[in-house]
Amino acid sequence: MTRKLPSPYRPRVLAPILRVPGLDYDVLDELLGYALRRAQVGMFLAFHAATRGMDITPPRFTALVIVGANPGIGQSVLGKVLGIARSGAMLLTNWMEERGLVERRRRPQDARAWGVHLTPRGERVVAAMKRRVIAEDRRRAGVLDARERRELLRLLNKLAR
Amino acid sequence: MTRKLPSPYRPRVLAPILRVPGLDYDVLDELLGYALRRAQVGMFLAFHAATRGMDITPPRFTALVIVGANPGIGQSVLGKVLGIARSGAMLLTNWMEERGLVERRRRPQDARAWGVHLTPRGERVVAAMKRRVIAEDRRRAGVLDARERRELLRLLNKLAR
DNA sequence: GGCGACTGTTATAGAGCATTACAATCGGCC
DNA sequence: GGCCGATTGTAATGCTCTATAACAGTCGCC
Repeated sequence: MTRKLPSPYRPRVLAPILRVPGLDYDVLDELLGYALRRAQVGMFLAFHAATRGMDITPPRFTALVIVGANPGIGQSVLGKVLGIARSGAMLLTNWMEERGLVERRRRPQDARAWGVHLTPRGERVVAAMKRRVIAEDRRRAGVLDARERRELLRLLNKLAR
Repeated sequence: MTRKLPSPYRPRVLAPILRVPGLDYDVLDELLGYALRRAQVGMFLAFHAATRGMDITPPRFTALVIVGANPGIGQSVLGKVLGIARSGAMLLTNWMEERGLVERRRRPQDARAWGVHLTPRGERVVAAMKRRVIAEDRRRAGVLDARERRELLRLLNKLAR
């Protein structure tokens, strides 16, 4: 259980994409891609605010949740889930291990792959993170009623295939 | 009209976020933020495919469209629209100028700020880009019917405030 | 038993962005 | 009319995230 905590997290996106009044947005207002981007930046900022001080990012959060729900997952699969290369998945796993959130265990049936597992501490930290993130996601979606929220989720999943 | 073309564009996100069968996604499937992220990565890949060879990225495209629709815009405002710092807006403007797509013109009424304008070549290039991006955005949204597409756009804008 | 596919690892490189500091200029105020 | 805070573009620097490529060990299959 190493405890280095080297790099205090600084988010990549600090500024919201704000609507400049009197400006002509031309075709941008007709593009799903642009609307998605703006909505996602807003969500990212909410995520960042909700997890302040936890040194966490969306990919890190996703990785922790996936490891928690799929103990013993390999790093290659983890990378595939996140849409990043194996080398990146490894750095991510290193990061989680350095904070004592996960540990690598050898697999008896496959000596190539490690299995990644949450530690007891990891379990607690991830549970707390999930609570905060879920609450913020719900709060942020508060401008939508329940039906709209469900519909948005459905359409997004349909779009992502 | 400088023509350097230094950095052949390589996108940040190459891999789609694919659904790994048999994996437990836990709370991720309930989070708007995660659904947004997946949909946006899919859209980014479509964007990238549609503009292959044009050395363009979403921020660059946005900047060009905004400059085209708002001739003489200053770099600070441009940065605000994109949600990046002034220094980044300047690098972006440099990039556009190096390719002969825009030019900076002095403003008579304010000697601090430059006004950014599309060149004739820029007009043509941006028009072609817009056609491609719009077509791909529509194609990508083809899994939705017209009502769903409109509804998605509405909900995203509502969410982004 | 050999060979292609796969795993984790390491090193290197680059894109994109923020931060900070700076000079020039504007605008308002007394 | 002159000062002072705010704003604009610029330049230098650094950091984070990610890809790419190369490597060794291991698996599985013919």
